[in-house]
Amino acid sequence: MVLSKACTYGILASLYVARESSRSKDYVSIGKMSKELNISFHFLTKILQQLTSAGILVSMKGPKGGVALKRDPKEISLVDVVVAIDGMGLFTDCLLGLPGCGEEKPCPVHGEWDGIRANLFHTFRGKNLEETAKSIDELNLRFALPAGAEVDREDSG
Amino acid sequence: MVLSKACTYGILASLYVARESSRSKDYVSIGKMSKELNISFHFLTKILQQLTSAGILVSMKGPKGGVALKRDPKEISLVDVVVAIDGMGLFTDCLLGLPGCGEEKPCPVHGEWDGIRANLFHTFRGKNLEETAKSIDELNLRFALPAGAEVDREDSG
DNA sequence: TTATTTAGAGACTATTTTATCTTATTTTTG
DNA sequence: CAAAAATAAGATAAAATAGTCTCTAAATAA
Repeated sequence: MVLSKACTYGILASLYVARESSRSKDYVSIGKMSKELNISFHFLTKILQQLTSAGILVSMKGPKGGVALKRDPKEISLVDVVVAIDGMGLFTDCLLGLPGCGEEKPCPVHGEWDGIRANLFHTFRGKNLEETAKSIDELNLRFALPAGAEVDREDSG
Repeated sequence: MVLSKACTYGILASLYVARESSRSKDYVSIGKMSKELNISFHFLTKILQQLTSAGILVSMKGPKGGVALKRDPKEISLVDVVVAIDGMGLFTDCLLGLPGCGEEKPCPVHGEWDGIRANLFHTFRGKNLEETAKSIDELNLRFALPAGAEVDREDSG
């Protein structure tokens, strides 16, 4: 798995917030977001807290509270979100997990992986939340987990 | 983490076996390999069993026993080893973990990730154990964990 | 054929990641 | 100021991954 689940949820949530923000300046409700993305509310809350402490989101308690992007969504890249949650490891670490692997004393796949991860970095560094969120509606993209991936506890009875 | 630790150990072990095989036709001792690669013996044993049941290695018990490559090391690619341990997921799954993501209904990063993972696949599909193992000695590459990464229990006393 | 050496197999433990549950704390609304 | 609505925080649990330990089975060598 390239990204942790927490990280993928963080990306989906960031795109959700960017998308909502283009329609209204209100804070985005975490409860509503968790239902629409089918992500566990409490788990999502923690991930959003990481994004908040990383300076990507701001939050507000109370009625009409929620989260919002702290900066211009055009200035926030997917790499920013990945780094906030999973750290820089994906873009810096040896594929084989060998500490100290680098140009001086590389591992058997260093050259190959170095190229691929640079490509990964630049590709996702170039995708900002504004454009990416806009493409969701324009191209009718998938960006939520399937319903039922998380169990709904407020059942009839 | 792109590859599981089990998978990275499996790659290092496969390269170790390929390297030893180029010098002698004897079975490669798992105990010796675990010491030289600094990988926990029992854990390594399990990983090697996966490679054996995947048809990449053969094993032999008893004195002079150990493991050996089942096929010509030129015919075994790093992708074969990755797939034997981590499965095909890395080369097929959606980066955001969205089930059903594909050309018909893609996720917001489908196109980008599709290109990168194809590159990843073809790059490592093109690296076979023979050439890769040979490069270890020719270029003096790093391919073992640092000593002490695993604790040695046969201490003085 | 018996002892030794080595891999195989399964139970067990530890750690990390993912997810849930409960209790604050803050903000708005009446 | 009190009630309600929402996020924050921390404890707890479940699941996946990583690692260890013990015993079994097979092969060699004396």
